[in-house]
Amino acid sequence: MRLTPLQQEFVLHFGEMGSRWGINRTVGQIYALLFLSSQPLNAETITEALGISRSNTSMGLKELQSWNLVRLKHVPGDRRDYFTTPDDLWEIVRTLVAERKKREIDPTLSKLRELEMQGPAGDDYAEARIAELRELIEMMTGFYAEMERLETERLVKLMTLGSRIAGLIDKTGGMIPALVKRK
Amino acid sequence: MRLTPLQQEFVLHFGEMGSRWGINRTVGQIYALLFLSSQPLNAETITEALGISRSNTSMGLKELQSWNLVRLKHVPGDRRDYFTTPDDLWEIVRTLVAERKKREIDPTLSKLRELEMQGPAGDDYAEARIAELRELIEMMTGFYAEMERLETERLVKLMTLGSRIAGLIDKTGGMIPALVKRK
DNA sequence: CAGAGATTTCAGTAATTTCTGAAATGTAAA
DNA sequence: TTTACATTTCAGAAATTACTGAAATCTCTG
Repeated sequence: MRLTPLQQEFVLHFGEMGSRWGINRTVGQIYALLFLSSQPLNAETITEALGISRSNTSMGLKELQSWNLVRLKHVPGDRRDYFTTPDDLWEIVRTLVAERKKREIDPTLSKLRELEMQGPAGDDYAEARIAELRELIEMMTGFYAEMERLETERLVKLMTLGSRIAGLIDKTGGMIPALVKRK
Repeated sequence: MRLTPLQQEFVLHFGEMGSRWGINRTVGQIYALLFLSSQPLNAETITEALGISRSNTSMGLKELQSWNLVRLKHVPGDRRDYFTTPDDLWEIVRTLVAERKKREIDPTLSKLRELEMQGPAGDDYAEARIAELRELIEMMTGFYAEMERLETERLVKLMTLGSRIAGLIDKTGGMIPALVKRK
């Protein structure tokens, strides 16, 4: 497969950004290529389009699968594996956020709890700091858990309303009438 | 300086997580150490505490400064530089988010706009996909810009209210009475 | 402004990560 | 089964990134 100039530039950009995003260049390029392809692609096509080795493609695809970022498809009468990215961009964002949380946040939250469990270490400042950090992460992951439940439409609405909600909290101190529980 | 077991374990964890967060081990360790220290530390102390070279400490501190993650302090009668992390954890989170956005999102947004400017490339699917991605990133960065303005207290309130706001959007379809503009 | 102390730079080395080609393994249909 | 792809594994090579020690630069202060 030969890439169009548009695809080419997009793919190269994602390759370069890969390192900043914690993935390697090849993985970024494979993902970018799949993202722009209306049809699922097989490993051989990807290999050829990106000019990399077949084994590198295999490893890259495995990595993307471990991130849940690609879907496996099959073409009737062809036993090769074909890959695509989800049509819904919000689904991609959700997956990305979920996986990053799992890899970048959760292990630290566990470690902080573990450190707290070990009991007083005679270093009040450090202990307080760790507790504070754990609480903050718990608050953020709690908020995230709520957002995760929302499907796309409501999430978009929430983001669109963002500024107004913020302004309202400002004015009412969070006592938004419709949100106050009645007894 | 000799680390307590608590500090030691925390520092090592941040070092290991460093690579997942896109920073190197040393930078993670330096930051962790400063985070747990009630007093500002100078480069020599850090070098000794972490068992690394003086030049590595220098480079690590420079990196942290480029991320705006540390503050420079001075002790009267001592001309060495001392470093701390902000007391306010929310400030740290803000900085982290702002810097990651700057490094991980903004360049891609620019690139997408640039690609769109280049005009029709005769690849409708890829063009649509790029436009959609740009729109999504613009929406998210727009929301972020709103949130960035809120100071800690209101942000905490918003996160705490998170689930209720989400529920409300659910029920009203976004037509939250207090938010609907009257003419 | 000389000298002591503090910090940064940088070339070389070490460590880590990425990539490849070849071999091994898996799998469907002949 | 056997055969013909298809995919994965893996050891070593290549590339990149991190780290060190020595030298250079910067900056106070006596």
